[in-house]
Amino acid sequence: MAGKTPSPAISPTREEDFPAWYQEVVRAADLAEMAHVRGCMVIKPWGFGIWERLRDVLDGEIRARGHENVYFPLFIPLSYIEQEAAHVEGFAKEMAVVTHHRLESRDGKLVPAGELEEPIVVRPTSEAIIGASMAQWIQSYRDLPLLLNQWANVVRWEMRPRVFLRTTEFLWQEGHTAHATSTEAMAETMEMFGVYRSFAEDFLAIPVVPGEKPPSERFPGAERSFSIEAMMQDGKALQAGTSHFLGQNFARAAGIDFLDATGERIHAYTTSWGVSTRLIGALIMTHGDDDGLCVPPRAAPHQIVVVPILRGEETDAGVIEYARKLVGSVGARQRDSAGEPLRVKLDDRPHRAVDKRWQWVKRGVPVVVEVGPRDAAGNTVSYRERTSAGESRSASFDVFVNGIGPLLSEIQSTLYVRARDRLDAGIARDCTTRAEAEEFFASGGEGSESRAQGNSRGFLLAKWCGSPECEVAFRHLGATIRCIPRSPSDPDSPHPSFLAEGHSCVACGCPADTDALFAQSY
RNA sequence: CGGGCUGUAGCGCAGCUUGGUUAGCGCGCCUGCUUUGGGAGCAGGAGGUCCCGGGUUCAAAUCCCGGCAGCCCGACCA
Repeated sequence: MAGKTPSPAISPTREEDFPAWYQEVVRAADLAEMAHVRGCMVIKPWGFGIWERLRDVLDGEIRARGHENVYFPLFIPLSYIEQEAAHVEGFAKEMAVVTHHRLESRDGKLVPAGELEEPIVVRPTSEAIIGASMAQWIQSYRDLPLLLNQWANVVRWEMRPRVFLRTTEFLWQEGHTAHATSTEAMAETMEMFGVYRSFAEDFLAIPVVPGEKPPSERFPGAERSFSIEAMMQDGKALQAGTSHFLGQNFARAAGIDFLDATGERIHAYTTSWGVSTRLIGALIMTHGDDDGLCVPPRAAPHQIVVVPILRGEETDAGVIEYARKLVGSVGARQRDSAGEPLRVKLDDRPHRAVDKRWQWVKRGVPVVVEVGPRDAAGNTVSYRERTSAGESRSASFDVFVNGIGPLLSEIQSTLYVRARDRLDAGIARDCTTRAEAEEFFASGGEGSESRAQGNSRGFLLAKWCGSPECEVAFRHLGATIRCIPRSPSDPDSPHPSFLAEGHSCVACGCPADTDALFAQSY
């Protein structure tokens, strides 16, 4: 094997079969596995560690804006769901329903007994039940705004589960707020929309297109829905977060009213917004490579793993001591760009050093350090950056310790820039006719294999007249409008970075000035 | 919920057409030796209700019937 380029850890490669590659990364990186319950997953320590990082940081952002965490029940009375017509319509098909509260043994089998008078649904989202409480809690304009958030599991009975991307049960954060005016509620919607955008880009290093959902893609019951759309390495879009302006729809349905300063009784304006464990799927498909996952340093449970090279000799004790000293120096004294202590782990398990290192590479740890007798003797450190497949580097102990913070920042930035370049290169803006657009989507990815795997060629940014007919003009090719790019500071203005060429609708040729992002999606 | 396919060791598979010793192979796992700083080698070993239930047969992983589960492709979705 010496002297030869090692084969990638993940088989098949991204190029060969992207969906299979994805599943293999989930396995090889020890993130999660499908449970023995249909559509559900077991999130393993490494995968959950990433979720915890993400959760902790985002929770900080949410709290910093005045929201308070709460917890509402998993079960929702059916009658609550029935209150908002569009909401019912949107979620009815994927609802898990509890109809019994007891099991009885018959012929050695347990069968449901004790039928409930009113079936209970397992929450697919919590607008209905939180709205019911808001209606009780809010009496006066002085009770507003009410800013709530909860971290919870939800259940949506999906037809085609895919680990992290679409599972029957998933974890998320759902914010629910109530406001006195439409303007305020809209400002809240945009505020959290902005939080998601910068969270995705700065923390997860996933560049996104921020925009508004077209009518058909709106959250059931929302007046306006906004999403951040990320581009996966196969060119497909992934909705990575949503923020909804619900207007007075849910307030009307749930009776969330208040008396304003003039004594007039009016419906509150509500919002909701969320991101889910799907973000881990986005992370995999954005930063993963043919050697496995690649976790941005800010999201990594361990940013640095130190692997002592043990040889079963008398030098071992010294090597371990040296490794401990390194871990202590990095973990106790160094800070990342956000001022947090660095997360460093000593891997002293009794496996071969190369095997351990390889395992951490597949898991995507940003920096893996190997220290052996030579390093201990020379007061040096050997390390590899996950983002550069090249050779191991060497530095003196002090230089490494003092430079590791900046190095992690650099890796974070490298990942972002790579993804940003891919996104920029993957957006076509020059299709102005239906034929050109159809050619774009029909051509699929580069190469026949890629096409066979259903790889998309990317995003098409084109003008749209706004008609429902034109919205679905490319549905037969798997592409729909993912969003209408919007300026994060103004929901009614186009995003200056995402403008399409031309002045006529790509589907019908009518005059059009709306920029729509068409893409195949997850 | 329609169409196609598959259930054999932790994972990935062969065997099934044409029933017949102890059901194999790769990876992983365990032990030993040799190795070790670019993803080990050799030798030995553990691990299986062949998805479940019934039927045919002297004999079923293999044939038949009925279940169940999963995957892929569509319609739906964070």
